[in-house]
Amino acid sequence: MPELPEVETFRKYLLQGESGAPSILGKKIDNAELLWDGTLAEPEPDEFLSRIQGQFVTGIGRRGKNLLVNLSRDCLIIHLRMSGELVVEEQTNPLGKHYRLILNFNDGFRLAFINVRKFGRVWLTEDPSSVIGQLGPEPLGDDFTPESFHQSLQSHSRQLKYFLLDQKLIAGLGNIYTDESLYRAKLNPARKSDSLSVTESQQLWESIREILREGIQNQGSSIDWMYQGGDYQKYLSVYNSEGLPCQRCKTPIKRIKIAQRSTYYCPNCQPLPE
DNA sequence: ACGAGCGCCTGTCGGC
DNA sequence: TGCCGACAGGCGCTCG
Repeated sequence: MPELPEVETFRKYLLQGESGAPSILGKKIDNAELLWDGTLAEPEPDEFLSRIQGQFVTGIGRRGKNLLVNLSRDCLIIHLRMSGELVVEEQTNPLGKHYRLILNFNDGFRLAFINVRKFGRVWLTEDPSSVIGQLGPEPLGDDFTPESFHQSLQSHSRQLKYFLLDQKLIAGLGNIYTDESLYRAKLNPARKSDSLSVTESQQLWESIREILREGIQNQGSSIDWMYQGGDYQKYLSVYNSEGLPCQRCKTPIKRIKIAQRSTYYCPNCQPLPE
């Protein structure tokens, strides 16, 4: 599910808390409960449960779509994949059907990792780079510049959709924000990355950063937009808008498949140059 | 190097 | 109402 803005929203939620849910910063982990073994990428369940016990939460970070919960000794890395959620709540609350991992803190609260489709993964490691070391640049980071991005685009001959979804080339974009960024930059998702001019690369660079920043802003007021199946579409321009008029030119939005993913674009604003 | 196809899982929705 | 296929925000693998 979540792409960079949603993971960032969860990061802030864990760090700052929110209506009834306290920050988990500084809390001590009494114990953990593993409710579905497949949740753990590493280490083995026995080692995980014994090792995490007694550690303190010393920081909450994010790299791409990975959430980094820094502990006194290890780093707990959480990837929510398609349907993961995180909730901080009192330990007396009943467990939901899709709860997969729980960290019980020594103050009566817990962190629950909820994951309907079981794609999400958790790592407990002393060396985060072994998990996230291959990721591409952080799109909102300082080292992601128009120049470096153009250079990267030029060094591959990939369809833009494929390029932007590849976490080794840029970290944090998923199916929604990829389409939204390409729409704003008026670039066809099937364009080859090495066909972009300097100006087009710059436009895409700006669009990606704007779209992600706006996404982060909007999550602040609608953390559960995706889980409530609700009104998130009011923030999006093309995703899931097949047949609806383009906001710029009224041409019906098209849906095609690229990378086995639904891909939405305006055939008029985002033409494929021959 | 690139991209298609598939598997991993569960749930929802629309058509018949 | 029930059944059945399509689809879902991710990603790793194989194969041509």
